[in-house]
Amino acid sequence: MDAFSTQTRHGEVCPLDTTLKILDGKWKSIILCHLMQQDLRYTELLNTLPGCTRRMLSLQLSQLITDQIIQKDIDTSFVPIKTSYRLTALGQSLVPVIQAMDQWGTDYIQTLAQDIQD
Amino acid sequence: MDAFSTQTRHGEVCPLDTTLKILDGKWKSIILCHLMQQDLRYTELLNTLPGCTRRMLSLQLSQLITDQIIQKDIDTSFVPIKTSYRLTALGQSLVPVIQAMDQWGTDYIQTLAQDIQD
DNA sequence: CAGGATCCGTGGGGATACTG
DNA sequence: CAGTATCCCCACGGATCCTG
Repeated sequence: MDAFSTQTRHGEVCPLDTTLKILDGKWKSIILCHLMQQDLRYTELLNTLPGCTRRMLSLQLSQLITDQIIQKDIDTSFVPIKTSYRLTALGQSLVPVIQAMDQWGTDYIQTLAQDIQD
Repeated sequence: MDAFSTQTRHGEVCPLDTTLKILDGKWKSIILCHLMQQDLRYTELLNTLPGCTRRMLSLQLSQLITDQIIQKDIDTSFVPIKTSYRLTALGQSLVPVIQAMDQWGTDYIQTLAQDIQD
C-alpha cells in the first residue's frame, strides 16, 4: 500500500475527499485533460503547460503514478530515452467523473457571468 | 464579481480546475456531504467535524458562500441568534457531480484493497 | 531528453484568546 | 451561540543548478 491519497485529510470517512486528494495539485487538472485526449511525452506535456517547471511536472506526474492514475512507458531503444505517459485503467475510469466536473465548471462560470449582467 | 474560484491556479483555461478550487479545502468535502443531506446550524456542523476548529469552519463556510455554493440563514427572532446553512441552487446543481466523485472514490479504495490481496 | 537535489518564500491551516 | 483576531508553523510550490 503506497498510494498516498487514500487517507482523507481530516480523518473522517469520505471517499469524496480521496478523489479530491488525487486531483489536487496545481497542474494535475490540465495534465489529465491533455492525457485524456492523447498519450504525451514528457517534453510535449511540458510545452502544453506554460509556466510549469520541470520539477513541478515531475512531481505531479509521480504523484499520479503513485495513485495509479497514469503510467510511464520508457522506450530504451532510443538514445536519448523516450518516455511517454498515458492513463491506466483506473485513470480511464476517472474520465467520466472529470468530464462531469469540467462540464459543471463550464456551466458555473457561465451562470456567474450571466449574474453580472443583471 | 467576487467569487474567488473562477480563476484557475495556473492561468490556463480549464473549468475542471475551477470546480476543484471550489471543492478544495480541508473540510469542504465533509461539510458538503452533510449539507447535501440536511440543513445544519453552525454548532451542529461543528459537532459533525471532530478536529475542526471554529476558525476553520468559519473560513470554509465563508469561501463556500463567496462561491455561491451555500447560503447562510440568520434567525434574529432568537437570542442568541440562530444561523443555519443550506445549499443554494448552484450548490444543488453540484450534488450529482459530488455523488459521482464520491462513488468513484469508493470504487477506487475498493480496487486498491483488492490489489493488495493478490 | 528527462529528470533529481537543494534552497527558499508564501499561504493554508493549527492554537489560543477575545466579542456581539 | 456564532463567530473574529492574532500569532505561528509547515508543506506546497518557485528558482536554480546538477546528472544519467
